[in-house]
Amino acid sequence: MDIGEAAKRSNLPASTIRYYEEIGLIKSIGRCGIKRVFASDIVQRLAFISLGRAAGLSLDEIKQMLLHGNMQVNRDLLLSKADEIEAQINQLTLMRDSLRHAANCPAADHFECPKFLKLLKLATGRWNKSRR
Amino acid sequence: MDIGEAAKRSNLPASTIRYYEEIGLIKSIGRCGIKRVFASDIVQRLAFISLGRAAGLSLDEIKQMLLHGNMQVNRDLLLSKADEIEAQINQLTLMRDSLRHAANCPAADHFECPKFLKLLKLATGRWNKSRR
DNA sequence: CCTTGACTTAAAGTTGACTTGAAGTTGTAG
DNA sequence: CTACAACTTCAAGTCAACTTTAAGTCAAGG
Repeated sequence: MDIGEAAKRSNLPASTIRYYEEIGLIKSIGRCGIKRVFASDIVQRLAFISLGRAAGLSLDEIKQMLLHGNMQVNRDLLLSKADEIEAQINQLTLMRDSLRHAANCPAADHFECPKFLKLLKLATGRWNKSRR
Repeated sequence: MDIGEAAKRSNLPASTIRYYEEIGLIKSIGRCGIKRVFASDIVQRLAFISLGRAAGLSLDEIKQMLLHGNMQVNRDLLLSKADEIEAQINQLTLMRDSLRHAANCPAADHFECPKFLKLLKLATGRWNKSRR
């Protein structure tokens, strides 16, 4: 598969794929002339990267997960990442609720609404633990 | 309240608070000599900003929400942001599940494990809608 | 009066994740 | 043969969100 095909299937620009290869996040299996050739599972790998990015992971973090293909070494890493993500889910849930409340609350200024402030306080209590 | 106090209470560096004021995200209520003076509710506002950031919103998006203190105008904005955040929660949930699965699955290479791939596929289906 | 420490400004620097540009190389179609 | 599209490299540019630096202001304490 050439880079254009990979780009189409992964819905990522070719430049991004080249960049990912440059920083060692993915590999091509060789060259056909001057062109890179990718294995067909590159699509899944790119999907994993995109998912990770969408979940707020850095490319470095994703790299850690992809490096040890066997994943014996970094089971703990995976689990701790999962926990971090769960913490972020809680964060987001609070934000979502705050926004929905703000949209429905008749208060003139939300920073005077006790419910809104309570949500905020709840939120602020949490993020010292899981701050990036 | 001076900027040092605000920094302490919000757990943000003074430089960040100055920056937020510079871009119009917050306001000081005046000066005492050359020093900024903030109202005491600045702490809540900064908490809201931090929460928004932790939830992945840009400063611009947060600004939109803070601009219209009354929030009559942008009830829809709030709700649509809430929906976006909910979409991201679903994203993150998938990522969390993928990671937990990967940590527990005995497969040598996770890109050959059908469950893992299924999670990936589920994830990839979603993110075209809510991509940043 | 002088120092200290917390503040001030404006401008430049940093980081991560890409994107863009310029210049060159292929393989296929007309 | 030539044109063209799709690839290549390498360097430089971009963006958000800060941080750092340099140079200055000010009130309080010794």
